[in-house]
Amino acid sequence: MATTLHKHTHHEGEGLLDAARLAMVKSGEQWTDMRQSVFDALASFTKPASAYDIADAVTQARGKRVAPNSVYRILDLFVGANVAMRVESANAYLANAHPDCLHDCIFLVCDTCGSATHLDDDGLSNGVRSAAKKAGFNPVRPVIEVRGTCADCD
Amino acid sequence: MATTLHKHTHHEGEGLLDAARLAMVKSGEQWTDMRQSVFDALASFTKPASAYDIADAVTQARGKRVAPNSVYRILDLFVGANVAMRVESANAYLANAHPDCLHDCIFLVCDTCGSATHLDDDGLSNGVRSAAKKAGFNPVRPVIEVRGTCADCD
DNA sequence: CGCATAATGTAATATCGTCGCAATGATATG
DNA sequence: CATATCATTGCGACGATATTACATTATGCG
Repeated sequence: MATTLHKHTHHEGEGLLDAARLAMVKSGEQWTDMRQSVFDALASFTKPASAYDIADAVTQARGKRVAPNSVYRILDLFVGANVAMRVESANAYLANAHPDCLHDCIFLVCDTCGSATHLDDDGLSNGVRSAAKKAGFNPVRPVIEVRGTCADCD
Repeated sequence: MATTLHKHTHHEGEGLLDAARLAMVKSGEQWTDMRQSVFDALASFTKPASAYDIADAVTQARGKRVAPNSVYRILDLFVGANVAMRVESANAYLANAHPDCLHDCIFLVCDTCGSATHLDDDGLSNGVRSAAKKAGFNPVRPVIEVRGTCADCD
């Protein structure tokens, strides 16, 4: 099967934060202290984090309780702005390392350590999209995740 | 992209039930009244059903309360025996119309009416599996679902 | 029968997600 | 500056999804 691999910049640290802020602003959303705290917390996890995990982390960081529903609201905005992604099979979220380009991400989720890496393979995701179309379905958001074990846990 | 489409029998009604029972037995599990009730309930839904939906349906059908955790237990067995599948992005389950053959299913889930159809495209799913392997990941269970709108809802 | 094992019942609890409305903060405009 | 307006956040309640531990009942088998 022919695939098209994609090259792009992955931001990290300060750069990642800037990229996230820019992406939010570009999509017409504000970048508030609260949102920055949520993003910081999200980015501080090495695995997909649940909204509750993030709420706890933000509560710690700010010294004042932040309720999960506030976090959900902000995560929804992040996902809408492509600043975060939701891992459906883990009910959890990941910071997006390249909010500037839009892909149907493929997540590889380790059932042993819980970590997740992501792949962008437009050939595959377009294949999924076109298979859906061929079936008379109008694809909006492909969810492509692979459960298994990562190299470290093998 | 080259794809390999697969042909196989889809069971329905009595035949579906028999196929499910056989698949369970073949994988060393019993086929009890309770399990049949759960399967009947599951198969009676036209959309992915939550464990709670099924618990309600079974409670109705048997005239005696059946708790969700009993349903979860049985659904787990069904999934293990390929008699049911879990739609991750919907937190719900579907009866498998062809328990006899093993595929990485692709679900097309309508965000409007909630219905889901499924596709088997081994070319695509193998593509996903091999992309995972190429990334040093050991794929066990690909989760390929597409959210969007079905032909009826367009 | 009597025993071992599998299946189911039951209650409690954990985890995930949403709702409505109040309070606060930012922005615009006279 | 005053205040009207709108976006953001706080807060509590609730609903939905999922798991655990342990008790009870059913089933298969000597």
